[in-house]
Amino acid sequence: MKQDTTLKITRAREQILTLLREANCPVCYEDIKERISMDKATFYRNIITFEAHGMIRSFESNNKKRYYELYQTPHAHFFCTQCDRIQCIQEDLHIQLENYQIEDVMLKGICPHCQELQTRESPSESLR
Amino acid sequence: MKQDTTLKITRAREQILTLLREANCPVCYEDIKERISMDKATFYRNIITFEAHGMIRSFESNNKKRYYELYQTPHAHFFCTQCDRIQCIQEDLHIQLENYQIEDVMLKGICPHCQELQTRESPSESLR
DNA sequence: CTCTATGCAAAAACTTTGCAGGGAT
DNA sequence: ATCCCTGCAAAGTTTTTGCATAGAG
Repeated sequence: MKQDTTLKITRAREQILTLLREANCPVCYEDIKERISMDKATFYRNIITFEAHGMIRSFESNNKKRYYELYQTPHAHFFCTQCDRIQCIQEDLHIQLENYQIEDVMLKGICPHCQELQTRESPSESLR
Repeated sequence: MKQDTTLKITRAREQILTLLREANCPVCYEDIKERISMDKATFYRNIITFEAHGMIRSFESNNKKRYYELYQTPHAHFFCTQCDRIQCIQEDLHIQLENYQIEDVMLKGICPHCQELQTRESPSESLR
């Protein structure tokens, strides 16, 4: 990491950073591509640069795409297996695990929205 | 999921299942390939079958490979960013998050072993 | 014989690399 | 003139699909 070095902010970099800043959840290249026209090589190369400067964090999703977000306050992420969306969890989960240095927490499951949809579509349980 | 249906255990399937059973951590296709000779199509197709039968669980790792393990007692996984190994965490982490249905917990960070290595290699902190 | 499993090769999906041109200093 | 950023194309990696054959019941 060379967080000390100043990074030249080119047009491409500014576009990516702005988009990351305005997103309220992690984004992948596909998300970027939809909104700004930029070659994938430029995107991925700048992502590597940003990571080297400690400006963003990244992680794999279930759909084999890699997702990126600005590095801000540490927080957990919830991956919904139904809608495939990634949500930021700001609550402190109080996870402790002796001798392990935890840098990131990822939860997988069904988000509130998708649970509600399920209940409506198959109300058998609640009607019995 | 068709957990009710019985699955025919062919030679290829038995090989994969045996290997999964004997592994003490999740494995990817590369791990399998090293130990048994089997076409990748056969491997991946059987993995899909196993998942459909609720026999295994899978998840992405940081190295873009997908990892698989036998479905046993639910437990968390720790992904070490240094040695890239995946460890099963059997302790109950008591994670609660209202309205979210959590099916899987993944932690990223530095495992005890790699922390120890770090301390030895750069002992500046402890020597001061 | 029928039905499914397997192997090989090709395709698909996402990311990285090589290389030449362009802009900034 | 130099440095490095960008775009295009090609290559790389992992997983999936098509198709013909092999094998079980």
